Amino acid sequence: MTDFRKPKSMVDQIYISLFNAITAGALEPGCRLVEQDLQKDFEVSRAPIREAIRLLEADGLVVVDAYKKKHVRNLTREDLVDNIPVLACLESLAARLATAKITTKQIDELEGINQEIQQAFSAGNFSKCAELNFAFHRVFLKVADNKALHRAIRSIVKSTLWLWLASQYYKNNAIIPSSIEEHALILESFRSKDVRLVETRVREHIENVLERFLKQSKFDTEGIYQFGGAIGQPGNEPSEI
Amino acid sequence: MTDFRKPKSMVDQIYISLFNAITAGALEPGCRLVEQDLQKDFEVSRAPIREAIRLLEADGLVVVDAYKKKHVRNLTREDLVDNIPVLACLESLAARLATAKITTKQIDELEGINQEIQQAFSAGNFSKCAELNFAFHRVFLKVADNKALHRAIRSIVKSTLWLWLASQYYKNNAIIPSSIEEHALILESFRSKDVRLVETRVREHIENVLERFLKQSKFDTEGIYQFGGAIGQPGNEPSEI
DNA sequence: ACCTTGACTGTTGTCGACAATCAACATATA
DNA sequence: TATATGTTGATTGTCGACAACAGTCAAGGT
Repeated sequence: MTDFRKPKSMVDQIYISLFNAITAGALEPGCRLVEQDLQKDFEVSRAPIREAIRLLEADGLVVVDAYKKKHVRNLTREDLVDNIPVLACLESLAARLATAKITTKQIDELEGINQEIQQAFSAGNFSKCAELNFAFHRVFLKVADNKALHRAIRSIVKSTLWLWLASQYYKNNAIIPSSIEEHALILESFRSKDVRLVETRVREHIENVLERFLKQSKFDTEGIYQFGGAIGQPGNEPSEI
Repeated sequence: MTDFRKPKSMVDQIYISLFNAITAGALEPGCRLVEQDLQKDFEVSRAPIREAIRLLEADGLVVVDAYKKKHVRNLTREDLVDNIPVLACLESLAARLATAKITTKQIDELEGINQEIQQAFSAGNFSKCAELNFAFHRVFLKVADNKALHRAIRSIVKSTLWLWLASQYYKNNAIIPSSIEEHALILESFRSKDVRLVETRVREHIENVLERFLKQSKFDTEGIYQFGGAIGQPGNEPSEI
């Protein structure tokens, strides 16, 4: 009767800590994850650490090299390029599904978020911009109300999230304003209930965002982060589906 | 110098065994996975079993109930319905990407597979039909050459595979022939390099296949497998992405 | 100088045991 | 009888220890 929120399991706590550390850039791509070290950091035994790492591996955030050593995954430019059409396709599907169901109130909510992005940008609060951007897309993903779609999008966002957060994307240029404009266009098409228009605009918006990001990311200047393509990428799962 | 293929790790072996057991229907939906029992079956300690189960959990094949007990996931009809537009969207994207790259030789390969499906169907070898069907789609997924897309599709197929395999889908009716016809149409549009046509036909093919499947699956007669919706579905991950 | 050999180290894989949790049942008390 | 309390069994969570394996380095032989 006293303690409401029980502490999450060790595995969950470690998973979340590592996930945040990776996506926030504290653990850089290519960085090794040594169970013994983590054991000291978290003051637990290796068992829950191993399980947490397995989960990160399933997320694609951690990869195992030929010697079974674990590393933070290093996204290549190609990985990111690959993600563009997939995410564009899934987000536009979400928008399409949402069009029929979305209420005026929810569109207003989106409008409010878009204004908040504007304000955060004016105030120079770029991490808030990032968070609000995710919030914007989460709204119609929720309206679309499709678990499989939600899962698919989350999987992609999770595995590349750190790139967004660790990047300079949300700073110092006119990228946010154009994103805000595109959001406004999307809202307009939601209001008109024009499914094809919604779909097209969301698809293009996602493509634009990712391509803009790609242009100004480190990829174009120095290629890749450390560890090039030396470490296996996800897709080495045991089964052959 | 003597042993070429080293034995996979315990975790991989257990993962594969359980994966196959679940998708083949040997472990029925709702069925509990008790570590102690599996320990006896596989003659290993609980550590690798726990890790394998974590992976299955990440795949969405195993869910954890409120009392932390592990169960084979029970897909609801809604889950399957949710998957239809997502898989249709992703497969048609794969087809679109493949259209530009696919060679005449590869189209011929697809044609060959389609004929093999026909033969297997005539011979009454339905499980071969299923396998060849997957092979057909794998071809242009491979041609599309997009790791992110491959990952997304595999994730969906993995989590619902058992339904296909455990079902009566590939038996006793005219569903296969119409699938073969649709494949032929897809091939034709690949040959014409008409991207929009390819995209549309693949999308419709996937939608048709899944809807036909849905119609004749157990869902329509007795609703759901045991355990209804009592057990949490995937999506209860610790983080809030 | 070059190659082998063997010991040492760092790291992961696996194990058996103990602790914690919860359901189910039994027992006690009003 | 009904409610509260204790006990037991089943199951999962966590731990510390050992085994296995690759990499490094130094000693020794050719």
